[in-house]
Formats: sequence, structure tokens, C-alpha cells
Amino acid sequence: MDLFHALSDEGNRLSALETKLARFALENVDFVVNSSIVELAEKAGVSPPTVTRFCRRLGCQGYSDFKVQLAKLAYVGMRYLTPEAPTATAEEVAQDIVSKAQNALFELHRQLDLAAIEKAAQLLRGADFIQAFGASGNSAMIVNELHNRLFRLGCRMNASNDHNMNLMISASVQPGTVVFGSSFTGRDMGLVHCLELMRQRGIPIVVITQHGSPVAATADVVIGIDLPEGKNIFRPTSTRYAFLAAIDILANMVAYADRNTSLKALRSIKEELVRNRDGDDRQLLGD
Amino acid sequence: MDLFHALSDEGNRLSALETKLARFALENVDFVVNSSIVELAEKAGVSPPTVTRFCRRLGCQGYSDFKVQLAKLAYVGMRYLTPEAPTATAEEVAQDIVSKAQNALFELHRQLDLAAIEKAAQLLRGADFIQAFGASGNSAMIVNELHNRLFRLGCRMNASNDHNMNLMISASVQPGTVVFGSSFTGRDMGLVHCLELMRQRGIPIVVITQHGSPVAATADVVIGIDLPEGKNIFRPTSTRYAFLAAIDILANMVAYADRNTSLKALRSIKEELVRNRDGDDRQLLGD
DNA sequence: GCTCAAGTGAAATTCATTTTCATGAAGTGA
DNA sequence: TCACTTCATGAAAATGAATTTCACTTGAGC
Repeated sequence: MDLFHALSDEGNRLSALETKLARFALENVDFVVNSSIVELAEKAGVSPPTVTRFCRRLGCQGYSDFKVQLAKLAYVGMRYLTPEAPTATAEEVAQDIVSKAQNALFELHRQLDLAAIEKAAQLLRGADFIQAFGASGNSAMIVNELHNRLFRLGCRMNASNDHNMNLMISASVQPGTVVFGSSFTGRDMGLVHCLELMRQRGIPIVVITQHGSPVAATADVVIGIDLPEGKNIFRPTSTRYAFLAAIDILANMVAYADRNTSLKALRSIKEELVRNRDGDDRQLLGD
Repeated sequence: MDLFHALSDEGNRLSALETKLARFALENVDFVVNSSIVELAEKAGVSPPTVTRFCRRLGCQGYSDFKVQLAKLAYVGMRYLTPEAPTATAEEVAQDIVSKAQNALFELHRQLDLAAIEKAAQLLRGADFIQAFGASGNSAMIVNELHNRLFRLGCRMNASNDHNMNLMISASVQPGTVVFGSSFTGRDMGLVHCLELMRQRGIPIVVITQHGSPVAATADVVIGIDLPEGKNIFRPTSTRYAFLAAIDILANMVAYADRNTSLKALRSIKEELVRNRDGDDRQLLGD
């Protein structure tokens, strides 16, 4: 059961008053989870029985169950609806950044096209060599992170963040390569150009970017991520968390696509790390 | 009100049966949020009034309120208690990675020492130059990310991921520098060595690492993050999300510590980006 | 203009939660 | 050892909240 989707009423299955209730609930999550059915009915301008029917129609057992389900949603996923204040204290900043990051993850989970992830994982696992492109800070972090994840699994890979370099790399690409591109905006035209060169050379293209963007248009497999951007110029984009999680999921699927190779590579890394450190075997594979 | 801590009963303020209830609730969150007070009482072997009193003692209004609070916790923060299964389908992997990342953020928010963040922000904002050290993939990403955040705010900064380089940099450091070190394990002895060189030269040291670790011991300001590590060797550590959020919060506080300088630098970046792209002004500051 | 289906709220009913009160256990001081 | 107090607990009563029933309204379709 998916309360969030039910409340959005995509199928238009709710009546007029029920739609009103849905909107009210989404805009007043905190009020609703702390109110009785009578209070909610009064505030929303309907009768208690209407509320009960509303809850049932959304797939809940009754009003209490609805509140519980709503509370589960409340911590993450609902915060986009509250306006962004120019917060100033460390506490507010921390609260805001953490909840926005959690939202981004929540939304990613909702949107993520798992079939695309699987196709991408198959392509990457099957590649003789993976060339990743991503520039301008955010995407640079993402492709470097992908490199950090995949070399451990025994993949041969390079991540490059420099457009001129990318151009030369694209022009000299060898068959058997798979290219991976990242762009948060989807409008990195330098990247588009490189990907087109790759395409002309018959290289399979995987991208992580916004749906329907120029970057997406060049690709064989699109891992699409569309998140709203906050207005606070001082705040790093929370979309990075979603991209990072997508990379983690992708890397995990690449690992599972050939467990033996992955395991062997990881074990070798661990052995060397333990040998070169203090012999403590609980530590991370990489600091 | 903090249900999680109340349930852990650190102050030993709960009676025998209430302790039993607390343990039962933590171990059966899903059952509890879907049961009536009578069902819970029966299953836990107490009477309904005891449950009501228990809820009140935890700071809730009553049983329904308790369920709602528990449900809020249930989505994040409680998942560590469920054993990690060697999941295999893309759906399971996605679910697991996203919820672990959300947990990490949740825990970070709980643990984060905001006073340390503020002190660190003041130090960094006041520095003539910031030198960041972090190696081995994860910490490398973190310090590169810090660089990506801070240069935009007009901070002069370098991030270095190479131990030999770090050694030379440390040996030749100039007064006015502030050094920032990142280590997930806190046992990066190469980093400890560099930080000690810095300390001998009177350079203020900020670190993000585990409490009580060798790296933490070298520092003036410790941003401590202690998270449990999962057992699945194929899965990237979720601790990265917590570190990343800490960096975002820190960067935001640095920005607020001198809004004018930050704003001027950010505006300049935006202008140049818009001029060099398609004139679309909605885009991110960096792809 | 009639019929039927769907939507809605008032009142009655049911059910869940809380309060009251009595009991017993554990500790305290004479 | 014996009152005495305090606290924890559950049975039963009382309260209060949620749901069902039923009657009324509205609007679409014939």
C-alpha cells in the first residue's frame, strides 16, 4: 500500500470532499497525526464518517491506521511542502539539510527505474573498459565515486572530469568500451558532444541525468532523476544524495551481476589493506 | 520529545513491566503500530492501564500518540535492528541502500555536535588558507566535496588525497592556515602524522572522524561521527551520507559566518556560468 | 421528469482507551 | 517485628473516540 500515491490521487478515484481531505492532509501532516477524527473533520469541513470512508478508500484499515501510515511518511517525503525559510541557527540548518537529504533519497526511491539500473549494470559488467565523464563538481564527484565503487569489483575504469580530456578520450575510444555520463542538469553540452562522438563509434552509452534532457537523448540507457531544487543559494543541492544512492545501487547490481569476480577483487583489496594497516579486520575497505 | 531515547531508558526511570514494554516495542515496531492497546497488552503480558501509563511516562499524550511517534521513528532509525539479509533483487537492493542512507542521516542528526560545527565554521571562515587532507576513496570524496563547497564561498583552499604530497604540504605549511582532516575509521596513521606536524607548527586542526580515535586525538575541533558498519561487503558504506551531510551543514555555517563574502563569490560564479551556458538562470551552480 | 447511483452527515452503536480504585509488594523507620 | 508509606499493577467502570446505520441530497442517464 502506498499512501503517498493514494493521496496524490492520480487515478482520480477520490470524491470532491475526499480530494479536499487529501490536500488538507498533505498540507497539515503534523496536525492530522496529532488530531482525533472529529478535530480533523471539523478543521477540514467534513463529517467524521467522510473521514473514515476516506481512510478506507486510501487503503487503510481506519482512521488510526491512516494516522500511523501518514506518520511514517511524515518524517521523510513530506517536507517539500513546507516553505524554505532562510534559516540561520546551526540547529535549523542541520535539520533542514538532513531532512532535504532524506527527501531526496525518498524521492529517488520512488522514481528510480530499476529496469534501467539492471540494464546499466549488465552493460557495465560486460564492458572491457568503462569510461566515465562528469564535470563541474557535482557530477565529478558522482563519476569519481562510481570509479571508487567499480574498480573494487574488478572493473577496468577511468573517470574523467576535464572536457578537453574527454574530447580526446572520446575521439580515440576503442571497441568494447562502455561510456557512462553524469549530468545533474542534463544540459552539459560538452558532455553531449562527447557522448555523440561515442555514439558514432558504436559505443554503448549509459547516463544518469534528468529525463528528457539533451544528455538523456544521447543515451542507450537512461537512469533518470528529476528532483526539485531548493531556493537557498547557500545550500548545496540535496540532489547529490539521490545521485549518490543511485550510484550505490548501480554498483551493488554490478557486483551481483558477477559475484565471483567482485568477491575476488574485494577480498584482494581487503587482504592488502589489512596487511598494510594494523591487522584490524573490522575496518572499511577504504577510509 | 525524543521517543527513541526515552525507549532506551538511559535514566532507568521505567519500572520492570515498562522496561519489558519498551523492549517489546523496539523489537516489534510493526506489530505495535498496527495493534490496539489490548492486543499489545496481551502480547506483552501486561494490562492495558500499564500500557497507557507507559506511554505517558515516555512523554506521549496517550496510546495513539505513542503509536504515531513510534511510526515516525519506524521509517528511519529503527532499521538497524532488522538483520541484514543478503538481498539480491534490484528492488531489495534499492530499498536497503536508501533506508540505510536515511538511517545514517537520521543518526548523524542525532549525534552531531553543533557547537563543534560552529567552532569549525568560525575557524575555517577566519583562515587565510584551508588545507584539507583525506584519502582512500571515501575521505577523498569528502575533502574534495568540502573544497567544492568552500571555494564557492570565497575560501582559499586545497584538498589533497596523496599521503606523500600531504607530508610535504604539512612540512611547509604557513601561519594563517587551518587544516581539515577526514578519516572514516579514525586510524589513518599517515593522516595522524601530518596533523601532528601541523600541530607542532601551531596550525589549528579540525577533523571529521570517529570519536576517541587517533585522528580525533590530534585535533582542536572534532566533528565526531560514529556509525555502525553493515556486514554486506558488496555494499558501499552508508556512513558516506552522514559525512556528506556534516560537510553540507559545515559549509552552510561557513557561508553564514560571513554572508557578504559568500554571496559575492556565489554571485560571480553564477554570472559566469550563465554567460557561458544558455543563459538559463535556473540551473545549478555546477552540474 | 423519473430512476438510480454515488456522496454525505446525524444519530446510534460499537469499540478502544483511560480513569478510578483496590490490592499487593517493597521499602522505611520506630 | 510491626505499622506505615510509596509505588506498581490490574479489574472494573467510565469516558471518549471511531464506525455503522440510515436517511437525505445531488446529479447523471434514460
